[in-house]
Amino acid sequence: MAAFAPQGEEKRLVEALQKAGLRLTPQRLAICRYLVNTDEHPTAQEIHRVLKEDFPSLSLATVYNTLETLVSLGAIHAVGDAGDDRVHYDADITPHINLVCIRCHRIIDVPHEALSHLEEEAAARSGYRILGARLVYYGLCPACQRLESEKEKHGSTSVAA
Amino acid sequence: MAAFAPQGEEKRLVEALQKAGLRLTPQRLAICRYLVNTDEHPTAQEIHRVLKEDFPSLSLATVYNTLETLVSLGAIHAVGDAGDDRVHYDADITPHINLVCIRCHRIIDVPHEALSHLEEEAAARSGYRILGARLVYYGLCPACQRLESEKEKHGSTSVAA
DNA sequence: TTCAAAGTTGGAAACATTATAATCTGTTTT
DNA sequence: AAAACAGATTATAATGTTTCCAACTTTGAA
Repeated sequence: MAAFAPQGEEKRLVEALQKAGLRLTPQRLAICRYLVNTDEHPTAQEIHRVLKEDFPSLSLATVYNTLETLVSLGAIHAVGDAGDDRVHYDADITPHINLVCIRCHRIIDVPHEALSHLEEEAAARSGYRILGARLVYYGLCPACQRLESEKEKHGSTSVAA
Repeated sequence: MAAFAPQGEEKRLVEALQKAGLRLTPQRLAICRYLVNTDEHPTAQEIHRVLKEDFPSLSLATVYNTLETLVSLGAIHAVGDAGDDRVHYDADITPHINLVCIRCHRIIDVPHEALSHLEEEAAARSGYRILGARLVYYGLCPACQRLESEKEKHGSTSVAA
């Protein structure tokens, strides 16, 4: 979701840190760069694993701290319901849609322009200053719909844990 | 978010279990009832703590199992990015907006009709069968906006972890 | 150069969630 | 009605993520 204008995006994150009066340490810069150069929604652990190749001393705590900082600055989003149970991070804070399959947990991202005016309306009604948005639809992807109807033809429809 | 028509809502969850060929055990029924009778977004632990008063033998595992079952049936939603890092559950799967303050983590729920046609459009484009939706706006609530401008007047703007 | 503040590190601790094995319950089969 | 069986629940152990903490390092200012 995040790799349309990597340089500009990276700048955005870096500027967020600067504006807050925080230091631009190599660790923080590397984390920002990683976030804007991936289309995945990485977890703290993944970021740490990859960046450790360049920064062997990089601590997991630093990764968590930096992500938490970026989230509280509104520069990135924490996405906590991907289906596994880690927190994923998304550097794309423009309005877009996540389609989450309730069965296989796959996620598709869909950019969506129409969200902008909803945003303005919600801001006006609530007095919030809005910094980003995420619309999540839950449902069955085409493949899983097929599997569901298979099951109905046959016997039990159980989905128990 | 969930307490408009508790009886009907409870029926909806129970029917979802039935349709899937699952048993309507007292534990499952109690969990369904709890979910539809609260405006909060409870965690598994909270549900367990409360229901234990009536079902002293109720196991945490059963609560997790039942919630997972309901989620995979599409009857409720798992909300994983409330700011703390537990998974919260929401029995309201109609389109509505969550406004999340990035600073104090408070959440406001706002029903929103305009989401329905976005839903249809997304379904048509992607082939998903959509069962529910959640639009999350991230931003600063009025109180936190005030705090932010205080800080700008004074000295540092730091938000570090 | 010295000092204080900010940042990082590594490891320990906390905690939510999942997996496992045993037990229980209800239903169907004989 | 007894036996067999699948579905559920329970208690507990194991897993793995995230947070916490104290020590150490770096940076910037006096």
